Amino acid sequence: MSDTTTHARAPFEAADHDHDRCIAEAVAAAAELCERRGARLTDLRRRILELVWRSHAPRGAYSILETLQQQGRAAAPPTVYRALDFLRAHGLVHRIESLNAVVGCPTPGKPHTGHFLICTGCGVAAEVDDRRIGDAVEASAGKLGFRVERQTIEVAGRCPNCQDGEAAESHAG
Amino acid sequence: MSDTTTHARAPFEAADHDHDRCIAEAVAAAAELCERRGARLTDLRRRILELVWRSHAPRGAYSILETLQQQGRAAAPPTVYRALDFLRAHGLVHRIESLNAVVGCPTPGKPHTGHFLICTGCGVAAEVDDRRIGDAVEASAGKLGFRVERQTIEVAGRCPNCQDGEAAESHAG
DNA sequence: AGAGCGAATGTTATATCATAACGATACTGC
DNA sequence: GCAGTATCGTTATGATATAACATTCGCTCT
Repeated sequence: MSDTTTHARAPFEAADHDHDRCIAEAVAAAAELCERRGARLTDLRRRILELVWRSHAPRGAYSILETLQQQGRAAAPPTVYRALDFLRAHGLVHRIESLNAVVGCPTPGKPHTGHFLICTGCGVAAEVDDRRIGDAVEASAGKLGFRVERQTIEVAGRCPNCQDGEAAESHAG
Repeated sequence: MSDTTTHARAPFEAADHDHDRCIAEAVAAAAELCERRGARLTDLRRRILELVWRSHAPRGAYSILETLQQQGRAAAPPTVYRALDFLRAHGLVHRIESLNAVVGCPTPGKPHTGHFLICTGCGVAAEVDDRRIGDAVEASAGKLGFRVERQTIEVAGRCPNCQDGEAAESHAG
């Protein structure tokens, strides 16, 4: 979080980026944020955050569970779900409703509503921060007197890298 | 679908509307649309469409199943899911990902992406048709070279009727 | 150090949502 | 009627998520 190349913010544009650095930065940012808030980023929570960040593609709870068990850690579904609840409560991960999965948040701490572009080719989900989307939603809701509390905006489609062959199903992150 | 009061289009604004008419209009529109397309709106599919339309609140597959069984019809989960697949394929209902439920589409046949305002008080989901939302999404995606295929836009909040007491949990439609 | 307390995690069981697979029946075009 | 296809019934199972309670951990106070 200390340079201007914004590694994590445009994952489509950097298919060959140094992903270990994404993970390290995400964990560091999480640690700092939890420290500030007096929240405990325990070993389990940190490990699960790392597993979420293993790729830029949203990951299901049971997939995380499986890896956790392979790492030799005793774990059952509640273990994972509770950790994810914590991470979500602190804005460190977002849930992707249309995939029953979670993805790491590249800008935790910064107030925002998560809007996602999700590639059906490689599986990568990019969080976009475009005020106009939220503004349009707010405007539309306001006309009906509807008070917005939470926005679920998940756009499925093809990222630049997956439009060419149109058959790339690598699901890498 | 023959007058200008657009019964089904602003459910928040008509808490006491003639809902039987919503159902009848939805079924009539569905029958006409299927007729035009040479698709078969069977008795089962029509009944399940009616159950979806029993309220303007999204309804889960197992809830539909339960009512179907109470009506004396032999049914198991695949019965409902297959019918819902058909109705969805023809745009007669939309799936609400954040609720694992479906809601009737008030404008089947008309090309559109479903954008929903979902009240956490009464449970009603209103489908809004505001080009600016879709346009904003398209613009944001376009900047990253992302080709949009499907939009999942589900906005949770409070409808006008449920902002006053702020405790109304009637879940009526 | 040890007691007390709340938070976090382990563990077992179960709820909820969704689909695979295959047989039986109904509709359609010939 | 017959063949072919779509629809539906039925059984079983997969996938996702949570309830409930026991145990352990981390901290504070003494």
